[in-house]
Amino acid sequence: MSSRRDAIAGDLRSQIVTGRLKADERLPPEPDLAARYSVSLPTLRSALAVLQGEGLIEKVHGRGNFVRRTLRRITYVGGGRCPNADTSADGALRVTVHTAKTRARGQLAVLMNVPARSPLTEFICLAQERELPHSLARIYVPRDLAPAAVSEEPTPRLGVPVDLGNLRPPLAEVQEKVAVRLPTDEEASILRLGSARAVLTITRVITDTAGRVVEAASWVFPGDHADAVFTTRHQIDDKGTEE
Amino acid sequence: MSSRRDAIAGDLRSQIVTGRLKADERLPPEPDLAARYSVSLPTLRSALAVLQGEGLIEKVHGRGNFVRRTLRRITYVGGGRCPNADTSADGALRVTVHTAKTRARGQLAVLMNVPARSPLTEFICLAQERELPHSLARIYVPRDLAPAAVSEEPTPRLGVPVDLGNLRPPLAEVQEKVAVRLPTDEEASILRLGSARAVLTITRVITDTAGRVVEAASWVFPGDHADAVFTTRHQIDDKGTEE
DNA sequence: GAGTGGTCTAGACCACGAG
DNA sequence: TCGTGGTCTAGACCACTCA
Repeated sequence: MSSRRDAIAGDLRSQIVTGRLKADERLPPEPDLAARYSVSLPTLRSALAVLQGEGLIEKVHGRGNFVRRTLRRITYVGGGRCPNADTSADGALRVTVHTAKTRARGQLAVLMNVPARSPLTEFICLAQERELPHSLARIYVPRDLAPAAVSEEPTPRLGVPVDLGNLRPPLAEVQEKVAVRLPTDEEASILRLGSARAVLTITRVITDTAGRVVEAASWVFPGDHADAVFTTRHQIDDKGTEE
Repeated sequence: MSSRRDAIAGDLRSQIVTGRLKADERLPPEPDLAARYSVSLPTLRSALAVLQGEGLIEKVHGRGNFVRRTLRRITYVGGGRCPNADTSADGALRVTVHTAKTRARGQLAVLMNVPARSPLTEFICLAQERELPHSLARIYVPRDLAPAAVSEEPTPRLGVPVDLGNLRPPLAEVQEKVAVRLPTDEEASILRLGSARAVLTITRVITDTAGRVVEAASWVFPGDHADAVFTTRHQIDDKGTEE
């Protein structure tokens, strides 16, 4: 036995996944839908809320309810060996970077293991894929390591303003922490998520062999179409024992 | 300007986080709360739905609304070098393991890179921490590698029924994929999550040097208090070039 | 059976977006 | 200004839990 809400949500869901309702299409007005399913408006709206929670529709106040375009999955590749944090790149990714001078404080100072008020450079990167929001990154680098200009980027990338390959001393450790949480109101509006849809966050701290943190960065991805992949290779020496 | 729903949710939220409403405490009946805030019952219920979405309260049909105990964060440590997948262990973790013989099919056969109907052993692990659900794991191992008995586990652990250290040929690669999704109805009830609260899933595939998949496993954690940490160390050889 | 939350209704009024 | 979704109400009835 299923509630009317679930029955309606199920019917609309099947129409969306089978393509009978196409991407970006506007649904009929809520009163019309309520009449079609012979339910009251609040009941119909609760069914739409289910679909919104599943990321299938987007509600836009004053305009209507729209079928969400199925977004390509975003894959974050961990390990930090290669400097591109993001691999959905095929040229369609447009990254807007805001650079600012700031100083370490609070949690950030702890993360970077520097005293409060240490000079840092902050990069805020908003990535868009065909006008749709893709991801958000905040990157912090000690100011003396920050490149003078980032505008020269031939292929806009998410993150890594520091040239890790030529770092002196060389980098030693990359630590990445993955977590799930609800977006802040700002993140929800930038990423066009309902405030109840979880985001996937990755906090990356890169340390050089001297123990200095050369980058602390955090990415925020829409949880419903983002993955992170981490691959660990175990080298074996001559004697067959693990390194 | 904020809606009454948000105002009520904000008030109750502050009561919960400040401890004025204690963990496991039952909230007053919904009609009483509605009267206290001078709103209708549906409005009050929508405020409670917000808190439920944030994981602050648990609604139990027929019994009441309860303040959720703040759960310790679960940390999944990636890399697979040390065989324990889970590190919240301090003895309070109780793991129930169900073992079954099965055969590869569909997506699982692809993941393990074996023909369909290959014999596998399946381990289903439900972990609980002080009677509260903690995590769920499904682990698949080629049947010839599965240990004869898992009942001898001195410290119950999440996963790794295979003795990775003594594997012949030795293991070569661990790949871990992190994703966020809504729980299935079964997962939601086992983990006592609302069906709208996201879960953090980790799919781990371990391959030996011969290219054989020796384990495919997936963990499901409550998204609101689980993390995954991956650490990559970059070894440097004598000449100072990266390995 | 008493008390609780779950679902649903019919209708009012407000806020936003576009022409 | 008009059409849209957003919020809210007062009340009915159902389903679950527990004594």
